[in-house]
Amino acid sequence: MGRQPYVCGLDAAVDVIDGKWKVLIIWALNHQRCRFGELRRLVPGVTEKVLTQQLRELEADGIVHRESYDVKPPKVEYSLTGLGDELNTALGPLGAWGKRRMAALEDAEQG
Amino acid sequence: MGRQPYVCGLDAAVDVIDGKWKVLIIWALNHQRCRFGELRRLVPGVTEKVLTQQLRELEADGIVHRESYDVKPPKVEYSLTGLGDELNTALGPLGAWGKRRMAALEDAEQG
DNA sequence: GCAAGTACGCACTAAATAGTGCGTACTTAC
DNA sequence: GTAAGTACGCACTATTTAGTGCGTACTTGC
Repeated sequence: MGRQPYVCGLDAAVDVIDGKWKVLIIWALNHQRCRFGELRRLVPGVTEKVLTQQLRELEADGIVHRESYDVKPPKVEYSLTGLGDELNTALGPLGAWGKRRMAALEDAEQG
Repeated sequence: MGRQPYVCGLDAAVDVIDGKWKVLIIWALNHQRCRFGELRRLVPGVTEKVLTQQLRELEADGIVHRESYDVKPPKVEYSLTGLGDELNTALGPLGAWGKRRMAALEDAEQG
């Protein structure tokens, strides 16, 4: 959001990812389409305001899709778009690297 | 830096990447080892203070190596560590995704 | 001897981002 | 009828992060 022009592709990708909870949101949505409340439970620690905010930004960037059903207790479902899926795939290796780092940190702590 | 405990690997990775200029720094160091001044020129827009800061954090996270030579006009060289190299590789797909996004954005602008 | 380059540090300010607390209109469960 | 859940919005504050401006100790080039 708004850091254009980008110096390189990484720059453009990080811009979309940027936000304290966005990768967690994307990760959660990879497994299943979710309602707002579910998402809040899947991303421990977010406040409702910030979750809404980040979802709006991800929506504007074409990463998530928002489907609103006009029923009496409101119902909204969030899911990844095609672009979002691709992003998730591109994040795979990064996640694997992070896992190795986590393991290394734990070893260092206990060792 | 400091957001532990992590929910998943992605979380742990993003923590290291997080900072307005870090991916650009890592990207610059991928091509060559650099002196402080070179890095400043390669990362257009950073101030010296912030560049120093982010380099220190990347160093603490084991991503970059700092080699200081004790000569009269000071000389310091920064390079990626093995971990840093791996991170860079893991960032490859993300960069590719971002490039596609950049292209799409340009098309939309001109189209 | 004066400016510029070397690689920063420090005190302070500005900007960006996230969090708090409360309100909505309605429904189901107890 | 009271609490809890649905999916937010709004005004405000706090926290985090980045930027500004200046100083250092020394050397080379003009």
